[in-house]
Amino acid sequence: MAVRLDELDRKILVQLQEDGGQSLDDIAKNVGSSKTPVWNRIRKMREAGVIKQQTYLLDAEALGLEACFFVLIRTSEHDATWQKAFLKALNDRPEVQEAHRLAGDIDYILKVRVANARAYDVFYQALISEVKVHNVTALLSMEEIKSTTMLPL
Amino acid sequence: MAVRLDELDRKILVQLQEDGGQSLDDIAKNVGSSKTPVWNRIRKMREAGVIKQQTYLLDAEALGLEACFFVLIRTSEHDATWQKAFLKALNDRPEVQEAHRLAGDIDYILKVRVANARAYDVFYQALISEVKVHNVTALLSMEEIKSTTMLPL
DNA sequence: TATGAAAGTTTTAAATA
DNA sequence: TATTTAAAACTTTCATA
Repeated sequence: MAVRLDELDRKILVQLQEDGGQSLDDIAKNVGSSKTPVWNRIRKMREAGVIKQQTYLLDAEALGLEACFFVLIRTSEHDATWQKAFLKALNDRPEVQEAHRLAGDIDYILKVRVANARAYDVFYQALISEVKVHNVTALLSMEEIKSTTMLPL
Repeated sequence: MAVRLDELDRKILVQLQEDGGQSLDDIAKNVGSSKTPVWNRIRKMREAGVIKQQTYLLDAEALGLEACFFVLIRTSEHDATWQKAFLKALNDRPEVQEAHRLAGDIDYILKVRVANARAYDVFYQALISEVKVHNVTALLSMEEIKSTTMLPL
């Protein structure tokens, strides 16, 4: 799935990640090229799936989502039916921002954003009533030190 | 810092999060309003800091970043000087996508994206040589089950 | 909130290196 | 093959009703 990109492609991606509101002209100026080549490369990278989505990032706190938890999950169930139900439960819940299946001792990690501790408990109770999990540890974030969607190029 | 938003504001934010490339006309149509009110509300939410940034999301795997680790850190140092050095180290490293200071037993959690296990080790060695940490556990992601920047509205 | 017009941007096509 | 030029279609922005 890896794609070959040259220096100019990379520079364009940096610009798009840093400020997705720039005009083609601005991007072209910032990467030392001109409009059409930049446009063609963006189109190609979109088609190749390198560029997945254009979006606006919102401020969670300004929206009243003041609590963020990392949830470590161990399960005793590992069959396909259970996995499917668990996956569905996660995808159905918009407060789950990330979910990864892990190697090793802990089976899953989730990142969950909610209004407060009470809202987390509601989420947690609903989740464990829907799918059986063996052991759950919630880590409460006190402070978001860094948060970026920018991938290193 | 919380802001009061009405139903229409929320609908607009949903549209912006889902597809940041839509024209004002399209957004207006999708939320059942017209251009001017939508535009004014977007401007206000930008000024209020509810809308932080416009960006493009890239595909980590397509860029060759095939490994993702969650790193749990315990430290014995808690003074301001250490914290500042640690914070700087994290901000200087683009492979660190997220960093949170936690309540409880574990002090910090990081999300780190790198090309492979070897690149993680390079990152890890560089980090611990720069700041003293007491105990580090790395959780390796086998599969990204869910990943979204969309906040629930 | 709606209309509309000026300024700016994206997209396509044709010409050029 | 990739870039520049050019022009049509569309969008944003903002003044005025």
